[in-house]
Amino acid sequence: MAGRIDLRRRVRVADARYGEVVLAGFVQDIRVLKNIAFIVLRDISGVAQIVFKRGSIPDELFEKVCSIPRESVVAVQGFMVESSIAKLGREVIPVEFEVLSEASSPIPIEFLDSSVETSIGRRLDYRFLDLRNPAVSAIFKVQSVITGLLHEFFRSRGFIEVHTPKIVAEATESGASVFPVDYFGRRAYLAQSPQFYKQMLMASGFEKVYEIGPVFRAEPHHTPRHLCEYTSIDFEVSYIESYHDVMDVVEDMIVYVADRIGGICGREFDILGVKPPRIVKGLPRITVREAYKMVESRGYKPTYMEDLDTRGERVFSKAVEEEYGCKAAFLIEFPWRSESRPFYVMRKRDEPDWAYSFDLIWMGLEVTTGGQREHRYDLLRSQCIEKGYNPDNFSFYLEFFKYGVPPHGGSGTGLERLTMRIVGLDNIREAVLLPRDPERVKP
RNA sequence: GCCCUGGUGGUGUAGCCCGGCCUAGCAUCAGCGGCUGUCGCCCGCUGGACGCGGGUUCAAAUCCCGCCCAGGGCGCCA
Repeated sequence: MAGRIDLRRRVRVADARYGEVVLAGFVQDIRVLKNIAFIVLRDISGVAQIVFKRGSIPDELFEKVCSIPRESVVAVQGFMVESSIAKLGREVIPVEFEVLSEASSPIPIEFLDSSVETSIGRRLDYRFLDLRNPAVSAIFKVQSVITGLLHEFFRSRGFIEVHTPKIVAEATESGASVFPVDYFGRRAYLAQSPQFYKQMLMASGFEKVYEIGPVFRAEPHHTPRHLCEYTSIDFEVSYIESYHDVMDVVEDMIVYVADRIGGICGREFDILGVKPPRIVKGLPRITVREAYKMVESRGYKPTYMEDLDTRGERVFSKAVEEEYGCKAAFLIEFPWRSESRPFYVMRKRDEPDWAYSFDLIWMGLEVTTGGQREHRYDLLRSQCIEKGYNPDNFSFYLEFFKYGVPPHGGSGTGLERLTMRIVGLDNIREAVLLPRDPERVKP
């Protein structure tokens, strides 16, 4: 056992076949008996057991193996054999063994023992270690498949993927706070939504665009569903008849992901101990006015002509589940005057107090917001004024509507919120590698 | 922005209400020893902690004040 192991011959544990193999990974556990020792080696794909028998390897190596700190990185070359004794059903008989990087001990967080659950704060401080936990990395494997499926979905439907600026001159849409940045001595902001640019591209005749990218919100929310930086799944489509056409896209998109994710990520769902989501086409579309009644009949008093608040949304979700047997539903027709509805939404033709706007509520969580946009210049301008803004501040945006723009609409979905619902998380910070919240900007 | 809760070994907790019985318990972890097959290994021994500063008191992990840090709820939102 003196040779170097050629790492180019390495295979992942899950791909290893019987016969000669090279594996490399972290030492998850070492169990030492008098004349036999076991190393459980973990890589991104799974775990394998290596058996060291005193006598069949040099004593010096045996002693060395016994003293390797947990979580060190090692490589082994040997033979994968079937084993009726090993619970994994197979194990590696080593020929060569190498420590590639020794870990210090103790490890600052405990991440593999389910009896000792490290708090989220400390886990995030040591996120690079936390992510070694298969139940944590599984979330991101699923998320990667989600975004892959989303790209597949949009492309198959003729959407053009775009990348809009993240440094912008003006604060977009509503009053949502923005992060100022110093742009060569001028004030600029981090984009809190690709909204205006998506709409610009409708004016450019792109017809269907989508973007999956970061957005920034400088709001000091202290909740398990808010981040100051998150990934937004945005799309915009032209030539719609109504905002129902937009909801159709959202619904198809969610169903596309939900239908496929379980089949692709079976192992990850097993590790996470949850069932893949079941979302079927035909989600109820319930007006806010109906929702007021639904929650009121369940003892919750809504504020009329306002959006449902957090508790209201939860009661609503429960009502939807009871009455429709659905975990998700569209909430439609929002009060125009509500602060959270921006000036660019199209108002209802016969009832201008209501807007062609929708939210997708999935088990009490607002996952998506969207609607039909007002594309008629004069109306858009007057709505801007009515909402209390100075149209001069939005001149670059209003320009888009002066030279012909198709009727259009679109929506934005929070990738992390979607991930939460798909893999069953109750804190959004579990759904992002390195969360940014009002208290945390590192690591 | 407002409102709660909490900071005890590397990690997670018990103790705090009702100060002394705390030389601070347990689990995990780490170190040593034992066991030809472990697999949430097991058994024995050993190691390690009261966020910081001030106050009250004969006596403070425990009560009071300030600070720092961390969680959570609300508004709001994807």
